[in-house]
Amino acid sequence: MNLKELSANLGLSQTTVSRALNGFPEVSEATRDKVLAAAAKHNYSPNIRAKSLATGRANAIGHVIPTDDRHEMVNPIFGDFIAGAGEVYAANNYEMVLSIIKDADEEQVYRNFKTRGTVDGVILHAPKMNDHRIALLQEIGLPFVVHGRASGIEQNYSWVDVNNISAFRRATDFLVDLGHRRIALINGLETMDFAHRRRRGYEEGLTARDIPVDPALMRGDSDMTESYGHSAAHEMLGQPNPPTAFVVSSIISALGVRRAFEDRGLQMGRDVSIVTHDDGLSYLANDGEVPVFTATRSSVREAGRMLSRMLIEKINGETSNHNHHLLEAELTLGRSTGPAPHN
Amino acid sequence: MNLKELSANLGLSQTTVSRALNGFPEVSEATRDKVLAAAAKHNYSPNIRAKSLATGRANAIGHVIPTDDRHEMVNPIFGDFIAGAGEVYAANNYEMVLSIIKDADEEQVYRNFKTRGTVDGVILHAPKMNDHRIALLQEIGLPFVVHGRASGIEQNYSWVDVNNISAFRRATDFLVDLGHRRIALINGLETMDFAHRRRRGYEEGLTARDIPVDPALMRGDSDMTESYGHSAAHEMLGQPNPPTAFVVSSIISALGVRRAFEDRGLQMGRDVSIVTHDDGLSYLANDGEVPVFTATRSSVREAGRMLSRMLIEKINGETSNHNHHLLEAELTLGRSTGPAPHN
DNA sequence: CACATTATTCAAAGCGCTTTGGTAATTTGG
DNA sequence: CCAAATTACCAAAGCGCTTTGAATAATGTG
Repeated sequence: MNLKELSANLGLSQTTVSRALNGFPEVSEATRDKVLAAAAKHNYSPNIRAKSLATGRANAIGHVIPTDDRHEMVNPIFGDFIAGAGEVYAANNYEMVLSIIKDADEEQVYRNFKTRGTVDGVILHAPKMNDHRIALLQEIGLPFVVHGRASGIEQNYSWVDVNNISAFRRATDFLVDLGHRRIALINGLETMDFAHRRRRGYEEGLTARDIPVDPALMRGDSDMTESYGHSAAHEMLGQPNPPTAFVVSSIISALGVRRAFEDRGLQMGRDVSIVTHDDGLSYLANDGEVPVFTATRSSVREAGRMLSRMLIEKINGETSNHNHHLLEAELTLGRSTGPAPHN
Repeated sequence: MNLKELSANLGLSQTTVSRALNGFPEVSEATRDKVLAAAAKHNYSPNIRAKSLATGRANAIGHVIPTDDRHEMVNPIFGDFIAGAGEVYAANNYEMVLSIIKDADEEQVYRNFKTRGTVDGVILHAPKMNDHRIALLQEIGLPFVVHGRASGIEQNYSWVDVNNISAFRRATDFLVDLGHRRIALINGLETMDFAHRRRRGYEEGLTARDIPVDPALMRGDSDMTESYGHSAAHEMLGQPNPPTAFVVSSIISALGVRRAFEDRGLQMGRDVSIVTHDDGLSYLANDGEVPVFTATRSSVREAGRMLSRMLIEKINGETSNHNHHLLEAELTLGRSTGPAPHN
């Protein structure tokens, strides 16, 4: 059933039927009701490609997930992010289109999005320091919002980000307050902007208390997998002057860190402490009566909701200026931290 | 730059330019070269909506992720699945469109996919027992392939599935061979087809060795989160006659089971054993020199590749009959299993 | 009651592409 | 050398919708 058939059926013009369906005022209530009833009866739903072609709007939003050869994994937080965004898309009749592509092709994908009209805008994920994609998208003229920020970029753009500096500053402060002096950082890839900021927060925390920043206690050269957390922690704990506490960038890596403790017969929260960042992943909930991990928590799902709303507003032209939302992570106390052991 | 402009530019008709671009034979090599050069120079890329409208093909494949109120999480294996599928889509110029929607709306989404022409086909995820969606998709006439199978469905359809019965049968056999008699099952939601099969494999393994199937040792009423693994295992270990081994349906839940061991001061692989299913998640790799977990392993990423290829073939009409691929999981030995403790 | 408004409805053009059904130019075959 | 076949190209229709510009019907005004 298409518009033509439906209107023929009703003895009305396509114009009128289209307007009735789309809620235009210049159609009488009587006919509108008739049209709506007929549409429902025949299960009519407009062909979206034709509609797109006519309106110039795709009613779709793109997510580009670049994967280079070394890191060909989909970020585990992505599932929760799109769960949040998906709610908003469904409510606003947008489709979500995903491109999982090689790093090198990313620019072409954005350009194609624009010229082919596949999507009306994109959400930019995992910005790096000085991320060139921001300038690229502005040049192309494709509406976008960023999950995170990119240091070193002078352009203005809309973003939602966690206050990574303050989160990791607080995590570090907290451990220092507990008496820890040898505090390790297990970070994400430090080409990533978020990782860079977290490191800054960590270093600021140490420096403020006159604790030297020791490169031997810092790692940030890998995706945040479980095994990365394990090997990094295992190695550091084998050093002559091992850390008594860890600040970790991901709850997944934190699981690996905890495993390293077990290997060495250390008890978490007594012999060694962990504060981890927690994105609120649904399958790794850290929210029992007393959570396992002391964590800086910020919901990535909520970020997905916020960003998709912002982008839709931008696409609809409801706002022309740029929006910035800095989310403060909450520091939730769990069982993974305790006073520094003295000896 | 659109077709009209490009052809005007070249002094050719749209017909010729279109044919040159799409590799039709009835255009001379000389002009084809000219066209290709001009297209490259102007960065021309056809508007996909117009193309879709004209051809009736969307060049897109849909993935519907239903979430009901209780389980509003995106399955953690999904990220790896789409990473696999995404490779294939990129290579074949397909888009991936994702719908994250409420359970109740799923039927409408499929119908809309068809009538609105948003996608050319869908990949069906997480089939339940007697899954009505298979009949629905056949009725609608939307091409589809299934990740998994649905018991109790008489229709024929294409699928890729892990041999869950044999995988869990082998896991159970293995534990029995090690002397275990009290073997628990921590399963996924048993309305899911895969969970049902896994349970069957587990029960067959026990029965074959004359070990009674004890309902007190079986759980299968939740998504496979870490905390579910933890609470289920914690609880069972507190029973009068606790299990000495666990068969677990997900590596994420297995992490929770391991945590329950720690809580109780039990050493994994000595006091208590685990065999878990391992989908090969990239951020939870279980493949060191000696993996942490003894596991039945099958790559969900590879399943994503296979299914997307199958669906594209189906859409292209390259094959009309149904394809079935039963993947055998490999049983990999890790550090989580050992002989049953005697006492 | 004649004229100006306002409320409804419609025919047709247009979105950017593919494809059908030609035509004109060139080759081939007898 | 001419008819037949082949090659290379094109004009125009069509995909299913929205939207412009008009037409018609209904209502109000002085």
